[in-house]
Parts: sequence; structure tokens; C-alpha cells
Amino acid sequence: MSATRRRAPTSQDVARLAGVSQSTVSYVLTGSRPISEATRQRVEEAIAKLGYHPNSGARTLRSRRSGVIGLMVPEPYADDGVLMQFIGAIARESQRFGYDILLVTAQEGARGIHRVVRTGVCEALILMELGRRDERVAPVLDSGLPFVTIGKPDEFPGGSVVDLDFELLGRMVVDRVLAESCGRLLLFGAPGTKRHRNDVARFLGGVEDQAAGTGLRIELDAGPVADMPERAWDGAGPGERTAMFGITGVAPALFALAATGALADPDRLMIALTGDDLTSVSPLLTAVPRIDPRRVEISELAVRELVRLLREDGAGARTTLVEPRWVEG
Amino acid sequence: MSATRRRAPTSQDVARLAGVSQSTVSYVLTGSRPISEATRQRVEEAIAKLGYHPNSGARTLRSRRSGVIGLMVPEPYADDGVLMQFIGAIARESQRFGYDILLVTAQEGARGIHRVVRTGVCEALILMELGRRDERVAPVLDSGLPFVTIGKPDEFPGGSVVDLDFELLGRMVVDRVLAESCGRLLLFGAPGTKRHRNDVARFLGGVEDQAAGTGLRIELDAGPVADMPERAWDGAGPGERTAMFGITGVAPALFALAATGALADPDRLMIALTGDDLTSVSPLLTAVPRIDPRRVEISELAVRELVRLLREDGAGARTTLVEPRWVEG
DNA sequence: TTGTAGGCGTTATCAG
DNA sequence: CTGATAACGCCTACAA
Repeated sequence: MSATRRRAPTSQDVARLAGVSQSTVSYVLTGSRPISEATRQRVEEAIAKLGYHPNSGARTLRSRRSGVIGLMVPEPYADDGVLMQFIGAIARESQRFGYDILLVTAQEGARGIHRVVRTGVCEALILMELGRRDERVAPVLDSGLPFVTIGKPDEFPGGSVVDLDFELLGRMVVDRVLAESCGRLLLFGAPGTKRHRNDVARFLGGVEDQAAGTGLRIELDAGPVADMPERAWDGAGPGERTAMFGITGVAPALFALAATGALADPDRLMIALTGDDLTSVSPLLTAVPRIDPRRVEISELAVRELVRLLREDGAGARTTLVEPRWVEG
Repeated sequence: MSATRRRAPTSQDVARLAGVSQSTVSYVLTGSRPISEATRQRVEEAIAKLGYHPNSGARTLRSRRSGVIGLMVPEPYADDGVLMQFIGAIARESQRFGYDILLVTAQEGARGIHRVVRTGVCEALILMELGRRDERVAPVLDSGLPFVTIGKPDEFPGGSVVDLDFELLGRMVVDRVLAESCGRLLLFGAPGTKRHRNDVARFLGGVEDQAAGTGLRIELDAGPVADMPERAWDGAGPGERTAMFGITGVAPALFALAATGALADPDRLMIALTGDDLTSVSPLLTAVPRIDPRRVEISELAVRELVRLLREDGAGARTTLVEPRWVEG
């Protein structure tokens, strides 16, 4: 019943069929030396006819390039589909350059990195959601492998960084809030307890900078997201307009606000950090000013940056901060 | 600055340090022949001291086992964090058995499978979200590699299947709806247009079976999820209680219902298919009867089934359907 | 219980 | 422009 698993054709088989030496087949494939048009043709025909694919193990063993990029994903991840947006975009973009993505869960920590690096499964790494100082950086660094982090730790010798410009985001939010004549900005999602996260820290820095001297009151909310609307009510002065924003836990907050009708209340201004998928959820949300966190762009940039590090030999590390953008309704 | 990338230690190095032959090191690692306690000790010390990890390329080349499982993920994926629950659990469980997960995006289709299989990168596959008949099955079958699908296609020669028992789910929902004296069940998320999906088809089958002869009116909703509450209103007879359920698009529906206050309305019964993460979103949701789709269990079972196929040589394919469970509030 | 040696399928360095 | 040939690091039959 099951297909007899016959041996996969090797470059030797291709060579025989094309009437050339085995090494010539290799050169046609790698392009690392000039080949006459005639023999290239014959070799390519043989390849097609046999359905030949170079054996990955052999290639990796010999060349020390596995064609695999390790992706360290955070886990568990409470937030909605956000993570998948990154992973999908990273996988797609990698394939454009001939690389595959191997998952390394954060749970495995430094040991996971170590394993995947020492065994030579991965020839490069993308790290997501690093803490401001992260134990996983050490094994990466001493592996000497090129790597890119999505998320900007405090100090970073060696790897490239691609991330949203969270500091700019903070300034953008404050500007909008002031333009909308709000006297108060409620930052929900308990940012005060999340300063250890580099994105939160940078965002808060931007907010505080831009708000300084403007009289805008910044409140770091704490407590269950579900009760956030009540807290927003209580803290407002008479006739004062309140703005709300969070860089995390956006969906639950919108949910809670929708249930109380606050999304339609002109006394509140809600700004969401999210892709444009939210409009499909409820018509109410079209009224919410939104910022595109540009997750797909960031993912693609991360891959391309990694490919650059892999190709150009002595290529130096770089930091690329992507501007958040207002999504026009 | 950057660490000089010194050559990784080989089993040869370990052998020298331990004062044994290279093959002995290999035997200690694979356990494929008895080793005296004394030499095993020495070898293991040497391994630890050098931080040795067997080279993946060499091992794969020689043994034809790469230690990598290919995971074909659907993409793009509109639904919320669901997919990540599967992927995370699969990655974790695989690691318990010494396997890594390589992503293959559905976008690549049959060619992706072909590539990853012929090059020998993956020694087994997990396929998610297959259609009732799927083009990607063919290359998998003729690769002869063991595979497991999460999701049950119509016909399936060769691979194992692990999935939620969607037919039973349909019957469970109908039973509950009848017990709650609803005269009408509104299935939202446009299931009528999704019969091509094997889960939807099986669910609807179960619903129809169980509802037959009971007088329960089944309506397949269509149109934007956001307007679903209005449609639910309009179709109800006088004094009639309406139940609502969807196996897809649950979060948006709950969102829309919350905004209209319907979650607290005793004339409506909303049943959600979801993990228990929803309660953190809003207190309102604790009142919604919920079914646990058991994604983590399904993921783990899929991995264990695959490992079984890999280990036992002539192991036959199996179908495992996991029972949905009511989550008690 | 342990050692020796051949080969897995490539890449890349020699020659020609 | 092309052919032989030597590794790459490990597994495992064959010897001892």
C-alpha cells in the first residue's frame, strides 16, 4: 500500500545521466564557478528528469550552512494573534531567500539556544521579545552566529536590532492626546509594572518626555483590564476629557469599553495600537484612532537584515527603528 | 569584540580527552551497544567538559534522521491566538522527544512539502488545517514519511489523524440548547459557506443529526459578524429563546454581543467554543457556557502519535478524536 | 567490552 | 572550462 520509499537520487545519479562528473553538478548548483551553457543545460535537464534535490545533511556537513534560521519565540503568549503575524511574515520572507524557520521556544531558554547552535542546525537566529537584559543573549554571542533581535534591549554588542520606535510612539500618542484637548492620559495594561520590558520602558520614556511641561496628567493604570473603564470614570476631573491607551492588552480593553458604551462617548478618547484587522470586529471600532505597529514590515526587515549579515562577510550590526503610523479610518 | 568563532568540538575531541575510540563516544550517545560503566563515565565527563553536541548535519547524513519535524501551518490566519496555542504546544511536546519544529507555510503548498521532504530536512510531518481534499497530501504520501494531520479529511490513506470530535461537538451543542429550552439555534460565522472545511462539515452533520425530529430550528447565519446580534433579534418568534454558537469567529461575535448587552439577556443563550482565557477579558463572559476545544491536548497527542510512527517501524496509522468538554464556570 | 574502517552526499581544492 | 579527490563528523558492520 505505502509507496516504496526508494532512495532519493544523488548528484552522482545526475552526473551519470548528464554524462559529466559529479563535481560539475555541484558547480552548476552552487554557481561557484563558470560552466559552459551546453553542460549546464544537460545537467539541468537531468536534475529535472530525476527530480533531484541536494541532500540537506550532506550540504550542511560540508559547507556548515544549514539554510535554517532559528526563531526564538516568546511563550506562553497571552496576547491575541499578534505573535502569529510576526511568525508568518518571518517564515514567508525567509523562504524568499531560501531559508527555513526552526522554532525555538523561550521556555527552553539559554539551553535551547545552545543546543540548536552547537549542533549546527541553525546558521543564524532571530530573537523575539528579549528582556532588557536577557540570559539568552550570552550563548548567542559566544556562538558567533549572526543574529537579529526584534525588540531593543538596553545594551547590545554584536547583533542587529529591528523594532518599532516605541519612544516615538509615546510622543505621537501625547501629541494626539493634547490635540484632542484631553487633560489626562490613562495608560492601561499595567505599564508601571512592566518597565522591565524594553518596549514599555521606551514607550513610557517617550510619553514622559513629550508630556513634560504641558500640564497633561499621565496615569499608569493598574488592576484588571475589565474594570479599567470604571477607573477611567473615577479619576476624571469635572468636565475633563480622558484619553486611554495601552501598548499591551488592547483587545480586552476595547472589549470592556465596548460593553460600557464608552467607545461612543465623546468625553473619552481611546487610541488603539493594532493592525487594521480590528475594524472587522465591530463597526464601533472604526471610530477609534489607531496606530499601525507595522508588524509585517518589522518582520521582513528583520529577515532581510539577517540575510545581509549572512551574505556580506564582515557586515556590522545595525539598529533599525520603524516609525509607527496613524491608520486613517 | 566578537567572540572568535572557534571550531565546535567533535566526537573525535571527546574521544581523545576520554582516552577511548571515536566509535565508543558514538555508542555512548546512541546507546546502541552496551558500554561499561567506567568508560561511560569518562566519556560523559569529557562531553560535559567540552560542551560537546553532536553535529546535526553529520548525524543526519549518516543516519537519515534529522530530528526535525515539519509543521505545515495555515496562513494567513484570521483567527485570534488559536494557532499559536497549537504551535506552542507542538513545539514543547516535540522537544520532550528530542525533535525540533520546522515551519512550512501553507502558502508554499505542495512544493514546500516536496522541497522539505526531498532534501531530507524533515523526517516526519504534521499538517494543520487540511481541506477535505488537499493537494498537499499527495507529495506527503509519496515521500513515504510518517505524518499526522490535525483535522480530519474525507478520505485518508496512510497518515494518522488527531482532531477534536466535531460531530460530537455538534450533538453536545444541540443537547444543551434543547435543555435550555431554546426554540432556535443560530449558527454564526457563516458555516453554510464553509462546508468545504472538514471541521465545519462534521460539526454541521452532528448538529443536524441531533436536532432531527426535535423541532429545533437551525439557522445558518450569514453576513458580517458585527451585525449578527440584529439578525438574532429579527429571526426570533414571540417569546422564543434563541441560542447562538459558532465554531469560528467567536471573539468578534462575543464582542458584538457584549456591545449590545445581549450577553446579560436571558432570552439569548450564547455558547462559546474557546479556551478558558476568555474570562480574563470581561466579567460578563464568565456567564457564557463554554466548550474547551482542547487544543493543547490535541497538539500533544499529535506529536506523540508521530513519535510512535517514527519509533515502531511498521506502525499503522490511527485516528484519534478528542472529546470536547464543557468548561464549568 | 572495545577498536578499526568504510561510507553517507556534498563542497571545494587540486590538477589538467 | 572540467575531472578527480580529499575532507566534513558521525554511525555501524566487522574484527578483536
